[in-house]
Amino acid sequence: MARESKFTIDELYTKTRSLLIHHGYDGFHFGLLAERLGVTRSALYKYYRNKDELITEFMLYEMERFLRELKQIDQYETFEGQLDYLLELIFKYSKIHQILLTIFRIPPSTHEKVQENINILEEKHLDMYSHLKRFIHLGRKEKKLKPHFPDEMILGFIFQTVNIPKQPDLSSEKWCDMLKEFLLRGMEET
Amino acid sequence: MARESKFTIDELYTKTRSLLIHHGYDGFHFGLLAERLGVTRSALYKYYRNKDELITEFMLYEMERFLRELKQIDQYETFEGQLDYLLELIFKYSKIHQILLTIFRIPPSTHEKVQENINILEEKHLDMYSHLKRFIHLGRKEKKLKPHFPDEMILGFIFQTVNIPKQPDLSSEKWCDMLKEFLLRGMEET
DNA sequence: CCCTAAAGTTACATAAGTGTAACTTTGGCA
DNA sequence: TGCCAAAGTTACACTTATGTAACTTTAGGG
Repeated sequence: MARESKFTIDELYTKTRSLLIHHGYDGFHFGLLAERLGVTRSALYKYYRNKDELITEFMLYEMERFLRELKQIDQYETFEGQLDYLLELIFKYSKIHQILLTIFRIPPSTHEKVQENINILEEKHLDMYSHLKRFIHLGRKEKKLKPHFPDEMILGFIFQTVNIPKQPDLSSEKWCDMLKEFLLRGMEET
Repeated sequence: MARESKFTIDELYTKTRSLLIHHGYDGFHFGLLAERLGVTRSALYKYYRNKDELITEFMLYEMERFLRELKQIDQYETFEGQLDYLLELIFKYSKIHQILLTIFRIPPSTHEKVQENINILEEKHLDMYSHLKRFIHLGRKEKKLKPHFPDEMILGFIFQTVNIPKQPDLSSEKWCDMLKEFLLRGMEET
């Protein structure tokens, strides 16, 4: 090593995540990130040619992290076990959806590396989706799911639960249990 | 009238809506809007002192429009009638949540008018919430809602349905019916 | 018919983000 | 111990958004 870096890749990604969530794609720029990392803006250009390259690299990193954990879902054998695991995972990665959505804001005609990252990201997305399809398939096989609901609606409901603002006075476990009950049996009194 | 305006307020709000949705708060600027309206950027400064003033005025307009229609919910007497109406309304105003969220991106120390608009917007929000609470209250009175689910969770589930991507091959009515069934009775096969 | 006020434009000063090139600093290693 | 490559900084040119002031255009009323 010629000289010690003032920040780690992990720090860089953590600050990037925070800035993307709070400032969005357009509000994110090298000046801001450099300030948070305690270096000058120019230092970042040694690592990434522009912000799109940094952002897509970061999204790949996030996606791979999420995917690695999602694949652990197969360790649970029953649909209900997998549902519990998935809900927990979705709450752990509650901001990943918002982050991945910024992909649509990246202008198309940038450097090659950016396009390549976007392509890889699409592959990872398909990979993710196939695992979720298998989860739904298990639920159908166990006859735990109403057959007339399409896969996309079921997954949509499950994933949107993370956007429902949690009551501060309830514990996370209690909240998660209630969400699960809502998903499974709805809100109607019987 | 001294001279005919090149655009109507309605056109201005429509373009503003579109730009806010597709470019976000940071990506929205007078140059872009002026171009869409076929005037120069400077012309817009005759109407609004800066983009924050325009955006908050627009949000007020949207909120009032939504609120006016939401209040019509009282014309339906049963909880189920009101639920149908609400779901329809939420789909009609599917982007309003995203638009109102941009309020959190507006820097605090701008002109007075902006702060005033934000305050009025908060009042309208409370007004909106009280109507939604009444809707939930009716459902509880009719014993149509499980008592242990908090109001916020029920409203959260209802409002998040708009973010579930609709299957293109299904009609809007069919989709809405299925969402309603999911909300009321869940996804679990019984 | 021409005056006026609102609508719009042009032109300018300012501010902030982008990207690059030339430079300095640091720390391991021959 | 001094080379050298990676890390970082400084300085500059470029681009784009912001806000304002002075100007021109337009259409109705006296």
